[in-house]
Amino acid sequence: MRDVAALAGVSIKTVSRVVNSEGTVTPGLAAQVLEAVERLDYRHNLTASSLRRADGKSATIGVVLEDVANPFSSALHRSIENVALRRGVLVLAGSSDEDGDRERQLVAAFASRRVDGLVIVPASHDHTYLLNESRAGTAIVFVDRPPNFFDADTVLTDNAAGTRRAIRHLIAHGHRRIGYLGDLQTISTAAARYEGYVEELAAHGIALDERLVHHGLRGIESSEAAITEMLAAPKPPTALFTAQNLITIGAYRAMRRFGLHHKIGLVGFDDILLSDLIDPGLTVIAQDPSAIGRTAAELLFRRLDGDRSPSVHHVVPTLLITRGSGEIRP
Amino acid sequence: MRDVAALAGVSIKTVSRVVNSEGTVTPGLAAQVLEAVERLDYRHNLTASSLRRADGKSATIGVVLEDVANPFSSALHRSIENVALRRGVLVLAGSSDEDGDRERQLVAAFASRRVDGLVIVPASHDHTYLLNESRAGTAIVFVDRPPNFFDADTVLTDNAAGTRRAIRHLIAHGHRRIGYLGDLQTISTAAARYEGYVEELAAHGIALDERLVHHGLRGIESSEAAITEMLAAPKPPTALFTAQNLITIGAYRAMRRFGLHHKIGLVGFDDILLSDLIDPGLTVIAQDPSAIGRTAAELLFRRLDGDRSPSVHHVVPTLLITRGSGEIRP
DNA sequence: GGTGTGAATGACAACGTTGTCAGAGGTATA
DNA sequence: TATACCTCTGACAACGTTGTCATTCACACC
Repeated sequence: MRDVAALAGVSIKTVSRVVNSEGTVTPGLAAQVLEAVERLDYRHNLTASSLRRADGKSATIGVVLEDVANPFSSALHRSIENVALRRGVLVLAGSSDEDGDRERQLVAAFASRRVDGLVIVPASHDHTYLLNESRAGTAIVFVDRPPNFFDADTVLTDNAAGTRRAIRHLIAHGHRRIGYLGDLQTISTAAARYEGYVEELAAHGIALDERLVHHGLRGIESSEAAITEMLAAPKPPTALFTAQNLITIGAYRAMRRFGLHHKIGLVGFDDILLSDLIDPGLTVIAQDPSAIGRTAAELLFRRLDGDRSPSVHHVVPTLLITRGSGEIRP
Repeated sequence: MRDVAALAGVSIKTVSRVVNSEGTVTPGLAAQVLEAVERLDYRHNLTASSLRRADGKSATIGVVLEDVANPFSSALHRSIENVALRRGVLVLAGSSDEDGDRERQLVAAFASRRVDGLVIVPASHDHTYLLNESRAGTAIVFVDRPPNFFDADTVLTDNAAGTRRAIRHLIAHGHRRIGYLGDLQTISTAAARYEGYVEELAAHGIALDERLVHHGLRGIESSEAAITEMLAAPKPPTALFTAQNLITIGAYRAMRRFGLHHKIGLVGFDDILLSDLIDPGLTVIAQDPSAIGRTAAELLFRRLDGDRSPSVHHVVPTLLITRGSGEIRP
């Protein structure tokens, strides 16, 4: 900037004014400055700028996802990026891998880079550590799962309602023995889905059979094994509800191995690419990660624009997509 | 930091030394400082630090992907993150959407935040604009596609060889009329794949039939339409090579609609989740995005560590995965 | 006791930028 | 003509940190 000022024959403050398009510089002078900027290939240093600036904004936000590579997370990431892009804000993203410590480390790393805001898919079960960040003026929005011991905006999927819709669908097709295959119960979305399952069964006067419930499934292999076992037991279910996409895939694999994929009903939570091409097509409760991400980002920026009103809690509805596997009758 | 120093009764320089674990501070004093840090919940400001630091490193890198939400890009992103994580480096990611201008804007935004390095999946066809960044000391690695008019490390998939392998596989199963469905020829990977197709046909003395070639396909719908047309024409192909995952999905959809999915051979470039569950399973030439990302990140950090040797060009091999669709005989 | 050595500490400037304020110069008004 | 006022510009300090260098102090050695 000093060099630009020297070449243009002005003070560095004037260069600063031109670079920030403050508009209080005589057009002629401004043109000289811009030419010098061009000639010297000057690049504005945003870190120094935000250090000195009154608002201290870094035009960068941090996003803590479960895993940037999983389809749900990356769709979320993309829609946040889309909103941020319009405001010239860049996105730092990191994967927590469902590890609370890793979540905290990521937040600390983002904080030391002075991000303006955070979008967090929580892995930790105690978010009091965020009090300091939020006191320091960092806007925070939670996505997909609610925070614990911390008050902030949230954007959640209606997990219980979506699950109830799935179970109701299976019951409407004549099923009364419906298996539940779910993720770790410590993950709040998994707990909410199970709750929906229990409630909907109860609403139809169907007794809960513990032998048809399996929690704690992580990944395709473990669920394939669990389902194999459940199907081999006496009095097997006539339909399955799988509470997460990898579990759904495991279920489909297991059923296909036994030639049962046209005989046993299946509704999964989360849509999966290609699920319309397999036979039968997978009936799913689809979440809308784009809508979730967009809503979260818009909330975040509203806070960054100074909105100090009480926390807002958005619930994004799910959609039942029927493709065949959920319409099989016992 | 000033407050911490005051509370601990030392100079801010001593606080700086403790925070940076320089180890030249008496243990007792250091403990006092750490306690003050704790009490005041002091957060080190990395932007100010990197501004003043001699090396000016921001411990942040920028990654320009085609779309953070597509499976190939996000797998790449994740493996870069894994390498960066070990060095305490954070990743800024952005989507170019195959737009050269957008790529340049992203790079400019990264540059003004003073990233230490860039990993770029090029969309632009002229990378001379990067000369200034690289002169300024920013390390740059290109991934998936080579740069144009610019010298830098690259990590590429062996597109031509992978395609030749696919075509050879189909020929070995008795096919001589093999359709080629590809993306925009301006994308270098698409061009390389087509080249492999042409070469392998020639190597087997099979004449190229222009009616079996379709370029410029973007997305599932357009390829579904193109394939429908090709299959309806006189003398249709007995097998298809689809040069990209969305095209493969489009092809499979079209063939299924005509009940041809068990009659026409299909090998696709890029592996797809669930492709083992459809019937027939998809035979694919799989890339290894994790290996590509890891290699690229390691190259980048080697440069950041001061390696000034001539550009390195890695080629990551592909893998033929046979699952049924490529083993159908005419 | 005097001297040299080394380790720990602090004062100060500097990184690249912007906020603040004062001053220069022009124009309109009394 | 004198005055007030406005617009544009620049000097300087400050943002939060670290590099440089000087100072202090303890300790070993002669």
